Amino acid sequence: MHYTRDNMAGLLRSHDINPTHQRIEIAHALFSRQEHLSADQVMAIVNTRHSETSKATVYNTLKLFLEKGLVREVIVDPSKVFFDPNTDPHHHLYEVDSGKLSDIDAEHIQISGLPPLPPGMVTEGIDLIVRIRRKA
Amino acid sequence: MHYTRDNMAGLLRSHDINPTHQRIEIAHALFSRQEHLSADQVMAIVNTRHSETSKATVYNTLKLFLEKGLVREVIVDPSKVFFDPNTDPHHHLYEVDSGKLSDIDAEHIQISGLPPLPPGMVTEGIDLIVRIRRKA
DNA sequence: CACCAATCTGGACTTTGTCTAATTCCCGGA
DNA sequence: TCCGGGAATTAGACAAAGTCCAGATTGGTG
Ligand SMILES: [Mn+2]
Ligand SMILES: [Mn+2]
Ligand SMILES: [Zn+2]
Ligand SMILES: [Zn+2]
Repeated sequence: MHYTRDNMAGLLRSHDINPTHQRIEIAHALFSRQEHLSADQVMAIVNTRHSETSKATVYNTLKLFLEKGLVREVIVDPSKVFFDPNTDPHHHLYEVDSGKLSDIDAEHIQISGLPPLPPGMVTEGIDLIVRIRRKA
Repeated sequence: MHYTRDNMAGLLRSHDINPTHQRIEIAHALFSRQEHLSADQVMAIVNTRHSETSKATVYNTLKLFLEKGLVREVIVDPSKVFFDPNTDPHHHLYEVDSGKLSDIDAEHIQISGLPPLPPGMVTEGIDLIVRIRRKA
């Protein structure tokens, strides 16, 4: 499966998002690459040829995608949020020096011994981040 | 064990940190509470009585503590970093609505199935964050 | 007491993200 | 084709977290 701009409209509609030019471009930036991108990076990609999409729209759209469950947020870097087109349960490997972020399939990972949740609370998600760096 | 200002000088020295008034106050803010605090919160605590410590010093000092391994950084909130006086291996429970952050003892947690590291890389740490919220 | 390296400081600056009021877009009906 | 109007987009002001720097302060040592 690879993601063309033409695919994007359907994908957006299937997530209850009205497909507009800007939304299609932003979705395409994320899904065609299948990479973790910051808002800034999305902004740069979408405006390479000629300026097309404002900063406000990039932020609004990424937040909308998030709410609609089309993308996921990854919080590993204290200075910026990454947006992840992969919404399957999975974890992350973070190379702290380069900032490179890659996926760890959740399938083989087993986490046990978690304490019971406080009453009336539900789990929204479990984030596992393996921080690595080049050997000294 | 409870942490008084008098204790702090020794604690700092044992981490190769020259104990100054400001550093003692900042360490005391973190260790006497044993809580996860943002730079802003540290700033507020340290300057309650009368303004004593500048923003630059708070940030510089927290970074110094981090480098010297006296505290640990917790990245769960996209808008600010928390500093953690607990450097024992442990994980975190994050209440997304209230922003409340609490520790999960690492002792009983078991994580298995992690993929092998890329060659020449070492693990700097494994962060497990359980995000919870009030049931709908 | 004077010296001086280490530390601290105010404030300018940067970056990431938010907000708002005004404009533009686009679809559906006449 | 020509509206009308709600949805979407926009520029730019604003806010919050964090960084940086040049100058002032401090406090231990001779
Ligand atoms: Mn284009
Ligand atoms: Mn005081
Ligand atoms: Zn991912
Ligand atoms: Zn903790």
